[in-house]
Amino acid sequence: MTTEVDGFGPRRTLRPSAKVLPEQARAHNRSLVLQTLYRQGALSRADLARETGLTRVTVGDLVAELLDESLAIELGTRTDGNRPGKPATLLDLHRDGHRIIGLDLGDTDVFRGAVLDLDGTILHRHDVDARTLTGDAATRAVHELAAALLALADRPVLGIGVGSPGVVDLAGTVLSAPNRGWRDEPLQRDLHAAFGVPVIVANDANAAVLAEFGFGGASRDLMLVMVGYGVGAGLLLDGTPLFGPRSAAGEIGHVVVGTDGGDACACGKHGCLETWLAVPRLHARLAAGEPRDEVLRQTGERLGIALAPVVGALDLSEVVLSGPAELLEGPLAQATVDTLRQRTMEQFHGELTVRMTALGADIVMRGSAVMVLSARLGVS
Amino acid sequence: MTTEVDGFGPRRTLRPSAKVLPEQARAHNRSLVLQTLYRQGALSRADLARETGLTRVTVGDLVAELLDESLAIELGTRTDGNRPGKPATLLDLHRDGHRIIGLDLGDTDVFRGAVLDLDGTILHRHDVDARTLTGDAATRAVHELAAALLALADRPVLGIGVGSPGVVDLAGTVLSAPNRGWRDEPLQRDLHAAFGVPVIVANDANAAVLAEFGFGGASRDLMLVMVGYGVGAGLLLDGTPLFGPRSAAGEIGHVVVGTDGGDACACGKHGCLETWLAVPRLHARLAAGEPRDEVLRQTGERLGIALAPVVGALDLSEVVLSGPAELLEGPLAQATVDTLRQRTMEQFHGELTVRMTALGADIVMRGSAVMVLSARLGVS
DNA sequence: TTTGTTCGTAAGGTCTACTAACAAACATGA
DNA sequence: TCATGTTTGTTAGTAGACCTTACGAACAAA
Repeated sequence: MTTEVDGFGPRRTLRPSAKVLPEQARAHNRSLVLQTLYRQGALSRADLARETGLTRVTVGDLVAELLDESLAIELGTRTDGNRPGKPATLLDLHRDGHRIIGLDLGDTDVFRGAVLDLDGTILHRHDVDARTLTGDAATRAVHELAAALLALADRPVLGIGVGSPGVVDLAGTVLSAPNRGWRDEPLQRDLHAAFGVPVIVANDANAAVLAEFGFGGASRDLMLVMVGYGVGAGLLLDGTPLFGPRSAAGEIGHVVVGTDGGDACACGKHGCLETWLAVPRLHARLAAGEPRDEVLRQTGERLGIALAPVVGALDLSEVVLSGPAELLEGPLAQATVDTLRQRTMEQFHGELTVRMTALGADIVMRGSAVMVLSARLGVS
Repeated sequence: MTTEVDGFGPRRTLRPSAKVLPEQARAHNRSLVLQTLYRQGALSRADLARETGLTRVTVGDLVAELLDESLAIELGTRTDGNRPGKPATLLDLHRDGHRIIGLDLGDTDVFRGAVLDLDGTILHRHDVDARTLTGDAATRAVHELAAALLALADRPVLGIGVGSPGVVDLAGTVLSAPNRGWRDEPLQRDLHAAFGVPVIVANDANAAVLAEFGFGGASRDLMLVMVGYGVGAGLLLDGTPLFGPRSAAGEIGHVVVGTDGGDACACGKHGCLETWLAVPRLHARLAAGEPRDEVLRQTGERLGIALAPVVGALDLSEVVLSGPAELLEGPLAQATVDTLRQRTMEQFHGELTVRMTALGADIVMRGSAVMVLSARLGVS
């Protein structure tokens, strides 16, 4: 909250779109308590009251509700620190009381899945072979994977999060995923119908950027570039993922880079970012004997050229790369940040960083877990 | 509201940041009524209830409050249409009951200002000479302009909106405006202190994009490029203006365009967008006898090259230009849209448009009025 | 033992929006 | 003409959410 110094309250968003009932206000405050508990761990009711600004009475009421649903548990009385007064009863999320299923459909060879706890720790893994799978066969494989993971979960499942390649709308329908031959595939609806568990499906890069925000210690404004068979990106602006009016935000793989030509792309254009950056292309160039460091430096430069207008327009200070570390880390990332610094306003990006994700190959599955946490608990 | 088909409600944002009290929920619903009235004009209480989803009772209560504050008025009973039942009492915003002051500090020669009504119609204008004004002298000129406009307002003033060049933070402090020699200039605070009226100060391009959204019939996702002495942009994403973590979103004037060099820029780099697009540069090239259409086509192409990654990453379908129409309209805008189509995914931008604003030179002042409407009434 | 502090809860009040019911004012059709 | 049905706006009462106030329990320190 900003202080009232000029006759205005804190600047608000422009769109009051729907009515707000008291019930929804309570749900909001409940999420606030849950989120505080999620991030700070063992706290008493009084701590929560101080942290949230609600009164002890209200917090006590909300906590009772959470205890009822076994979303929270009491840990016992606080022992550390000889403080006066009645000792506090510590609370925490019931972190071991529920499970989350996370799916990553972005790989060309396998559909990967995991059972996670509320902290995003992976407890069990399961993959299914997905080579050459398209259409209904691919959909069936996803259902089989989900079923196998649900069988592995030994606690109530909070939900299933799915990171899918392609363009995914807000209802979790895969509007278009050429590699899998999906068009208007209602994955979220069908998985929910099949398993009766809340399901949330989103683009894999969008899931990944949420993982980086939730578990990777990233800032509230962030661009995550996923490099694999293709190139995609997820954008987080002020802590909120950007989807775009046609759900196609982050689709930068087929933006033409530079004004000096480039290789032909499957899309029909020349010099798309994917013709420079996709992993198969890089492997081909390296296999052809081109000098490794020079190839990586050139590639990083191209990425920087493509990202510079985006970084400038969005005022970003953090770009994270996800994909094969042996290619992206080092010269490539360095060339990217150098290029970005050369091509945007220096004074605004003293702190501009380009780095690899610390979450490795699990980033999409863990991001899927964040989606479930966010949707179910309002936690992030 | 999406329907509940998959166990999740409508997708929510990620951050419950502060507690919500019943009082704030009511303020939200009040804004909802106000916004409905603002956009749809003469409506009865029953109409408002149907439109907002609130009950007639609640709407009646909220309307009574608005009538008390003379923000709304009763127009009398509905006469048109022989319908059964008790005739409705029509309501409207008291559109002639208040005034808004809008300021545009973006021109190099003058500070421009206007008195507007709630519909954004300009009732009175007043300018002050601003050539060579910097620092405190510039600040004084702004205060004089505001005072003159307040004297012209014959109704209570809802607030003063200011569109300033440079980087402006959320508190309305101009962090940096080189042309005026402003650094950390607390314009919003000082204007409020001087006149006792709510004041809101933001970057001029951000104000402009709000005008285009509020009065220009633009969509919820929009980039507005202002071309003048420099080049700046305002971004609207899902109806919400983007400010950026350092309040520098939209600062694209010094992004390098292309990979084939370019003229030297005042910032020290070569080939910045401003070296191609700024009005003085264009006038210089035309005065030097270069062929007009070719110059404009080249310039539009450069703008397209710079915007392509942004349009792709943000999934934009609408780009609006503001500035001298004789330069921007026609070949330049056409070359921009052609270039954008050539450099981004075709399938996603069948509807991609690049056009001039219909609001002309008043766009920033009218955008400033939108900022006041938004902040004071929750209307947009 | 006394005093002061902290925690959690109980009781009661206020605010918000809801449901139910009704009078007023109209059109329509018997 | 008059009964009937419809629509509007208001009154009265109810349920929910959070608040303030008050209190007992459990502790440390004097």
